Amino acid sequence: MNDRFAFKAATLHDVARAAGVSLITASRALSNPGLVSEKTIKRVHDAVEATGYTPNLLAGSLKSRRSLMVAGLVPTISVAQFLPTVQALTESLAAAGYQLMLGQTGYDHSREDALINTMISRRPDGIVTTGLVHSIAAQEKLRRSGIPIVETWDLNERPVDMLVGFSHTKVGSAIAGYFLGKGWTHLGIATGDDHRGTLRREGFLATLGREVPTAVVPAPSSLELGRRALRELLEKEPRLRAVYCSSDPLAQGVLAEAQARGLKVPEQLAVCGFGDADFAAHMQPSLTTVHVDGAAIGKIAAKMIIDRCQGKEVESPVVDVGFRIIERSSTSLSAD
Amino acid sequence: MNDRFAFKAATLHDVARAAGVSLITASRALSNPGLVSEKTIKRVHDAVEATGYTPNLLAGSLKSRRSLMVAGLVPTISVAQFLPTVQALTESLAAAGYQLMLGQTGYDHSREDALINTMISRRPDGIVTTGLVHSIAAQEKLRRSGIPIVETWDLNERPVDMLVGFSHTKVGSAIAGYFLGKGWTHLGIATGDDHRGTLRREGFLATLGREVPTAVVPAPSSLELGRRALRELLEKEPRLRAVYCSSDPLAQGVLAEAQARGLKVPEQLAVCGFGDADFAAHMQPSLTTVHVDGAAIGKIAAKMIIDRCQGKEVESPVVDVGFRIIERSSTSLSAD
DNA sequence: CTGTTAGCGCATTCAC
DNA sequence: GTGAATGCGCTAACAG
Repeated sequence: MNDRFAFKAATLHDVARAAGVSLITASRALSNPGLVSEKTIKRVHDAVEATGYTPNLLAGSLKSRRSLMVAGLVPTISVAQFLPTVQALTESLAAAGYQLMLGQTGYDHSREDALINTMISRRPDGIVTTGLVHSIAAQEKLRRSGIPIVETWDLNERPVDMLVGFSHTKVGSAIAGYFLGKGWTHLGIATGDDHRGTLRREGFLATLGREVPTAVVPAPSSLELGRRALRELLEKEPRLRAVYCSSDPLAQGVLAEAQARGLKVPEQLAVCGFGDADFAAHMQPSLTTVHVDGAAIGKIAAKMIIDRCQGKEVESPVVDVGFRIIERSSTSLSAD
Repeated sequence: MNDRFAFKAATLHDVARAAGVSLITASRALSNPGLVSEKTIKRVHDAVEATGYTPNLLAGSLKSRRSLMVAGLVPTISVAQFLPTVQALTESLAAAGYQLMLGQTGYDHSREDALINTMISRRPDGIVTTGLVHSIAAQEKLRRSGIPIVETWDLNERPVDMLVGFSHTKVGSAIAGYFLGKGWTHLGIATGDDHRGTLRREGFLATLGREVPTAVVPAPSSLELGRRALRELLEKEPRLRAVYCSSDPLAQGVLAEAQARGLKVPEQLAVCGFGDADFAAHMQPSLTTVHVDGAAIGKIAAKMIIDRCQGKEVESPVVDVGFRIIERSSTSLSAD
């Protein structure tokens, strides 16, 4: 693009001429060398060197209907929770010759729709979303596109196409069960206002069988919001004994606020986070949290897309990777 | 792509037919409506609805030589340091109709070269790199591509094209000056082994005028590596009084290890980080660090690219955004 | 193993 | 305002 510098980039045509072969032979020498003789391959490679040729994937993809590109949608890249998934996705895809194109929806459903449209117009060979696709219109559009879709980090009866995640309702339920097992009764919740956080809260309440004081903060959550959340919860319930937080940064804030108020953790206040961030094990006290194998999610999603692109049948189009509670010092004196 | 489902996606041709206009009129109605009558525009839009048309940007870009896509290279997205830059870049570009395509080089120069080639193949309208482009071959390739390039987060006499960053040597020098001003003499450095970390270390030593014990950890750095680094430094220099760390996570680890050993911060050990991560202000004790306006870097880089694409002259192709030391409790009892 | 022909889906150029 | 022809750079399909 951008030929401010009068010269035009070399095309395959130039390479073919320099190598003294036909266009298609040059093409094959580069992308399907099995069909071409050693000698010709070498001559083409030399010609590539000489001309400074860089293939134009725009043209190649247009004709071949394979863009070697997979679109990935995340709320924002600032949310560390999804990083292992994105990382694993990037690497697994790269190993198969695909490149990940990352897009940020910004926790905003209208932007999500627009982004999905933009992505589809670039004709990716697959689309991976963290979280379910929210709007019906977008779901419909994705289905009609015929592009392999993988939704992740959630579970659903009717995925758009494929899915790899886990049940947030069960996570909430498990945490409530854990708190109940400890004999704590004055519970509280600090949660982001996103879909998955809401599901976990519902699971928590369902298992508990009653309402509890809740501080809702806008996504994406942060340490700062966690401090505010604990202040709010303590106003609602001064006898607060244990708090479930919908993310580790939020829990970090709750711990910071507890420390600032001289509340002993876990003796006076127990705290549980979600996500098992890298800092969770190293905090003082270390943070009890819920671990999800985000890297596995990315790997499985990549495999699903790649298999589909190669025409293979995907054995299980819906995968539940589960989760587990990691008990540390923020809820247990003996742990860690 | 991927027409496993026998149907073919609607093309502009289908839209034109449905609207009863010619191909080019449909094209203009969508991308250059000023040239088309109101009535025709409406008919075309209705036809888009009816056919479920999604433009094929691959084809459009091939012909128009504008991909509306900008490539961004980061070492890894796990390094929070660059997030504000990526965030601002994404948003500024989106506002102008461009999409950011993120690629990870993985602190590995050979992968950097490969990635740059792949990126160029997709004919982006601009390329932004965090850090300088390392290999001469890649620099040459980028120059010859004619694509606007912005290198960021560093400073250099001979940028490939444009540049927005700051001097890491000066950062190191400023920290050394700050430590000297406090009267501390037994100093140490915990640093990643990347190019920019090395520059800061050199600046630090140059101002100090002598060597100091250094623990070098592999990039990307982490809390865990910080703990190890302090152990190593204390072995080398038991009277260690102040440590400069090449990143905030590293400093976080140093603080954790100090705490575990009962070392009082800042009375017995002072710690300075780099990057001003979101957690730095909220730690206990809060972390003295170096703040860089990463969002500004992203915004300026985006503007440079956009200006170039619109044929405008970029007034200053090299911008120094500077930095500042934020003094907090990890080096000062009175701060914060 | 190599070449010829055709066309992917769209935007530019020129005509009206 | 609108349209017809042309070709961006490449690869699929078929021939030799």
